[in-house]
Amino acid sequence: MLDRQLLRTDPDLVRSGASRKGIEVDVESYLRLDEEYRALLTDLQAKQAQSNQDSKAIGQLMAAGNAVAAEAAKASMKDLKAAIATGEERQRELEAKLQAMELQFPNLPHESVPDGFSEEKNQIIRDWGDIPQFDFEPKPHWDLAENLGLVDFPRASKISGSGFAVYTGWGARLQRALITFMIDHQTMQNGYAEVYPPYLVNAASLVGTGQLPKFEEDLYKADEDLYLIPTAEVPVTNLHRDEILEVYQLPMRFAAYSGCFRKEAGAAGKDTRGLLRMHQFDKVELVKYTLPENSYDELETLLSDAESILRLLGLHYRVTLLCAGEMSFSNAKCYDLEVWSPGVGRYLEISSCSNFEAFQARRANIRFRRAQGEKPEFVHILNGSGLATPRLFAAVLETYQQPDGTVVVPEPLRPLIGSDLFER
RNA sequence: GGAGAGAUGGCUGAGUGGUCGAAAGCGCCCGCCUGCUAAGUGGGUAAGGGGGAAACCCCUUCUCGGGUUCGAAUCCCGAUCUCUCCGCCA
Repeated sequence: MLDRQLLRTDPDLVRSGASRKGIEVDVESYLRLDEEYRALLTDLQAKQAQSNQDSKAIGQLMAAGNAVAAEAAKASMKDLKAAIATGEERQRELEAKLQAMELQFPNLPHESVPDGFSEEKNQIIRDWGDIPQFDFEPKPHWDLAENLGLVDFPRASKISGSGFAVYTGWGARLQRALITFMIDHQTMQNGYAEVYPPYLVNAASLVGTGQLPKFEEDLYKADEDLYLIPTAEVPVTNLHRDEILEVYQLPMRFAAYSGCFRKEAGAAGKDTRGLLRMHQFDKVELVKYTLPENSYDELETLLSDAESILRLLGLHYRVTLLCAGEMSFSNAKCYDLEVWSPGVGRYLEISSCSNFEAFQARRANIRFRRAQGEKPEFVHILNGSGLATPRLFAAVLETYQQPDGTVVVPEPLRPLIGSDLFER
């Protein structure tokens, strides 16, 4: 959600920011409604003030025992009451409309974000390590996993359908080791507070982070007003919804492991092989609440915290800065982390680290106060994956595969797995 | 799932349908006082919104949504959440 004041004072900025994302917004209709709303409110409030005064006067007449005069005063309030009732109804209507429109305006791209509407316009910021070279043809992870008995895709389709995986034996153990490794590293080395959230959340939480009302079709709905989380970002960002924090509490940094559930509607056919795009997957998510003036510095450390996992595991990757048109609805600035997948022969998006500025905080009503007596301000909220397991699982298998089809376990995972080699 | 109790400001906790945005206490802030600290003492301490250059004025909010009434924290209906007991259960 954008600042109402900004919409009023600088609609051009909103229009041009949205158009950089390739979104047309109708600020004029919004402002027209807003104007009507404020005029109505001023008028309505004057009537309410009058009504409050009259009611008090009646109370005084009653107290003085002047019942006749009180009855007369009651009768003369009829018209005023009726006018207030219709005014209030109109107010509710306008409020609902304005709010619905506000939720449709996308966040504006930060000035450091490049223009563009396609992948080619993303900027490659840096890469780490070298593309691993093989003196044999590297296999894709689905072959490796199947040959080594780490993942059972056919049975996953049998029991759940496409887009699911059953991790078996050492595969299950690798999966669990990756999660433990990531959550331990982020909490114990990088200073995040661990959170283990619910997997089902109500609609208000999804509005807070921006999945609703626009993206309902991407979500699994479990019940009336209960949805499966598409990411731990949703419950964790909403932890302090409708709260006013003390300035000394900031920044808050959370790391949460959770399962994630996405319909991935419309994604059929693309990147669906193996573990690349799942309806259910696991992820360690990093979320920060920061002071507005620090959020861009915090974005850089968030990014390097996510990167640290890939470095420790020795996986080649690169960092890209998304162009405006490639960014999501809620983003002000977003880096993607892409890990190299030798078997697929491509970089795979494995993390997005984003600054939402006050966009989510405004929706979720998360504020802080700089000092006693001052007006509360919205915090800035950032998040990033640190990281998602299926693609990490895939990159580990493909990067560490041997000519004989075995896979060497990366050093940091060996104590957790209790083995240094996956073999048949 | 069944039965009952409850939800008030940062916290605890009063509140008879009328001057209650709400007693009192705690906490916090600003003074005063006191070698220091503690204690004492005076005052101030919710959020959102509208108007205004400002001082300030006004509106809304006592979980939420409806209703009764000239007037609701208070009465009625519904929802949500919490607690207690029973049942079921990893």
